Amino acid sequence: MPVAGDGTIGKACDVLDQVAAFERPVRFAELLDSSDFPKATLYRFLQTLTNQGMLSYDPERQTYAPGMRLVRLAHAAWTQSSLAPIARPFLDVLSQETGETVHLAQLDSSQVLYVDKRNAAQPIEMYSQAGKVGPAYCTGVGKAMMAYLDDDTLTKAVSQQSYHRFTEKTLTSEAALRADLDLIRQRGYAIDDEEHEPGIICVACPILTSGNRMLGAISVTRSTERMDFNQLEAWVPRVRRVAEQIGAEAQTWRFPELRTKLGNDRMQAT
Amino acid sequence: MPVAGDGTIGKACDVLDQVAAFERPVRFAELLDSSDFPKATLYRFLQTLTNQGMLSYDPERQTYAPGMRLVRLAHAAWTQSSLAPIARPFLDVLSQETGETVHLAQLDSSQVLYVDKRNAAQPIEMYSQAGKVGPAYCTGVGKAMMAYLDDDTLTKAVSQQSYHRFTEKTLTSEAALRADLDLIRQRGYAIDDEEHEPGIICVACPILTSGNRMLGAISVTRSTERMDFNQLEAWVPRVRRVAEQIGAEAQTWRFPELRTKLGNDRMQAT
DNA sequence: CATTTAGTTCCAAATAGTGGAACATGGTTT
DNA sequence: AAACCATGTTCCACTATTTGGAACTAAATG
Repeated sequence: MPVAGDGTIGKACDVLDQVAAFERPVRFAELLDSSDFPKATLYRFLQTLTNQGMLSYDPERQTYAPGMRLVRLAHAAWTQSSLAPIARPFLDVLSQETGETVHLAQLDSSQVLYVDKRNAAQPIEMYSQAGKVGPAYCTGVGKAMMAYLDDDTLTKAVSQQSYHRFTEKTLTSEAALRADLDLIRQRGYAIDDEEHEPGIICVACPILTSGNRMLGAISVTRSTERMDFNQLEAWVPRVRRVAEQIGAEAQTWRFPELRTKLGNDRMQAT
Repeated sequence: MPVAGDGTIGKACDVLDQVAAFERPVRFAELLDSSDFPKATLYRFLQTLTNQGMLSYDPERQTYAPGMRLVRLAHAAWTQSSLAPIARPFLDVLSQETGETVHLAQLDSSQVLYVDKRNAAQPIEMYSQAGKVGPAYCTGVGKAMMAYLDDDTLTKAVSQQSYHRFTEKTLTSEAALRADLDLIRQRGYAIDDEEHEPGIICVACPILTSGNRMLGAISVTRSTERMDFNQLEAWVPRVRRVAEQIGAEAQTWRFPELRTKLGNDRMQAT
């Protein structure tokens, strides 16, 4: 489960993930059980991270939880390196046209990270949706994104899926997933036909640069009660167009002051 | 500026802060200039952090920015260690009653961290507000929180303010601030009388546990055009009551699963 | 009161981080 | 075209930091 070394920093990040994974404040002993680190080592990590505000410690209950400094940093991350600020106006349009729930997602270590959302019915909920993660192999956005990964990254991503059977229709093998990805590449959009949650269907399109670098995906979701697949697929051209617009915009987009020239291609942010 | 050592992890966090401080994607050389680290050292930090998804690297533009992994972690932080999930319903009520902008803030290394917001006019904006930081010495929530810090923390906090003069009314010295904090402690609420932005006034109350531990603050904000101070101060009892309710709720609050297997857990450590 | 469990501290050995300097690359000037 | 410069990347001997077994303390349990 641990991502692999990267020295002290990698280990510290692992600890952060581990704390976050509990989805509730955790005690030292609980972490120790689920951890590969020896007691003293884990202890020191928790101390240091708490000290840094990356974790918070509740002295009354003696529990650790992800800290507020992360919220501060994430604000910067969301603003700067997510597609959200660029995509916002387009999502607004799409959600109004369709009247459906719209998601904007990016890939984060082979998982789907929801970055923004429009919910036709209610006003937007804050972090309750942005920052949430989900499986890639059984969601529209996840499959749409995977289909456009380069070979190496794809192989890695495909092998890291859990293939847990959420519903009868969930794809539960690498082979089945790869077949679907081929199909997606052919037609240019992905479908989630109740593969994650029964009664929930969606169509999704990848967001690509002109050089076909995959940046993210958007989807329109509905419940089967309100609409069947043919009706939902009618939205595809719209979704695709919006995805293309976002992709194009992302390409031209620079931060106000930043207008440097393009460089060459080397390191890849995974 | 740097928080002080804490070994490798501390340094890595400093680098994260540094990248975030630019508020835009930043190149290696720019970071190097504003950094105390030697070239090779900084370089390795950036590599490792990028590798870990704590930073993202744009190969086309050769820039670094805070990474998406932070967003994922912050989601957990917001859900678990902020007051936001507890306070949400109360904020809803307060904003509807007053029809004004309502903020929920917590203290993060002597700065104000906005954790949630209600804006009467428009629907909530996502991270655009939550995660944002502001000065403590010249905002209602900031002063309300500082007034209820223990002596040591207060001394540290007071000494770490910038005392930049934003407006004519900004408190620009430790002495002036301390005097105002005394006043706040006396009457139980804080005022921001155009100290941060001209034309913007607010009243704020601290959120305290029964043991007087300070958890955060809430405020109601208005522009002077629409309302003068006497009118705004009329909201104080309401604001205070909501702050008290949140404080009380925070005390009893446990995470869903935690409640069930809580048999062996003392409820109050006092 | 003895006993278990949870959390904290210590320190010698081992490892991982450090940073000066040399190298690579691509763009610009002479 | 050669010399130059700015930016980014790699190397490696030196050293500071991390490591983790074990001993210790504090508090809960029977």
